[in-house]
Amino acid sequence: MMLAVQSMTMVEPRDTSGISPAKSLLTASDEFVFLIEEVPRKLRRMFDASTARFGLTRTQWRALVYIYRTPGMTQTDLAKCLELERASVGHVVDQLERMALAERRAAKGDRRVWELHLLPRAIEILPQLRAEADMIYARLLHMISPTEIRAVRALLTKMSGNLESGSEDRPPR
Amino acid sequence: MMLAVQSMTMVEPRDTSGISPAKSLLTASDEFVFLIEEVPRKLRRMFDASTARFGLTRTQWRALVYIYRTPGMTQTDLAKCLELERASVGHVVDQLERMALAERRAAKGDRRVWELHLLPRAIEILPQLRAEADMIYARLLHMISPTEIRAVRALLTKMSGNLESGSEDRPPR
DNA sequence: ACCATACTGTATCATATCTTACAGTAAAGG
DNA sequence: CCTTTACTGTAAGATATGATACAGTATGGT
Repeated sequence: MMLAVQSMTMVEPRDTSGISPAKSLLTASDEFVFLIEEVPRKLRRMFDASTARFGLTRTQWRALVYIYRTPGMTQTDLAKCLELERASVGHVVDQLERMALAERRAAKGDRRVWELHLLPRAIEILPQLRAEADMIYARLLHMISPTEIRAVRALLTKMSGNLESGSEDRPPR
Repeated sequence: MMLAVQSMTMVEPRDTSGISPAKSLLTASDEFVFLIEEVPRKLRRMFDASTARFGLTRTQWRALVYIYRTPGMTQTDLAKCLELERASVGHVVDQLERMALAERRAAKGDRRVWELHLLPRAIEILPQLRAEADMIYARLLHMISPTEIRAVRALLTKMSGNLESGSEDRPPR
């Protein structure tokens, strides 16, 4: 994403009478960054298509998976997992309750919080979505060796670390 | 993103009285996919912070860069570049006009379309944002060799190709 | 010329998310 | 105890984006 050349969507100029560009504002790095963004974007699209077939949004599905993993988790917990605000999570939980996929249960010991639990209907659906996800992953990694995957993983981990706050511009210690 | 383990945000279960998970719905692939998503997400955040300092959203900034690259481009053109709907682009252009960063000019020869052009104020701002972007990229690629970058690029390109429609599940011809 | 079709931008509505503020509750410090 | 502080979920409003429908315009076939 970022900016980059959007797979070089070609658009011929109509009237170059505008302010003429003095110096390129598009660099080689932009292209690389675009590429880094491209794979996740395609994955998102495919997952959206999968979840939509079940009447779910990707966010709803992710919420279900997290609740599945940690039954009784709090909305604030879920917000951290989904990287959403608490208010947004509240809406998502509303939706899941309305669809009878999850429910809020009063937590004993803390009357502020709700414990989130899945309902049977969710347990039916999740494995099917799991299967769809596996198919997408299989396609993603088709004809790519474990060695290559390890290499990419290592590099991405390094890049992610580079962007961590604290690794400002100075070499990491 | 996808689902994955969100950097393993740990959340201890409160009350495991829920439906007990029979089989894992989180796979090793999920972790890899999460990692693929992590770098772009961090980049997005940093860019958002940069553009916000200039009173711009990332979308507005991207729009400016594309208009810079192709003065006179159409809103439909821009929508393709930004991967947005035409309606959304209309809003963005409204904003840019209000901020006196860009303008619509009637296109001669086709009275349906607007030609998009930057205004001087945008030309002042863009190089500064370019500099911020370069700093972020430098940080991203810190201590990573050109060879490694080429390797990641190749693999990501391959993965992207794997997800291309037409490469369904069958090996590419 | 005329008509059917396609395209451009916009208006309108729906949705997802964030921000801010708040009420209820908990916890910690006197 | 009581007060202050912190935390949880919700409400209300703002914003970004998408979906749909539409008016105006272009284009191509006849």
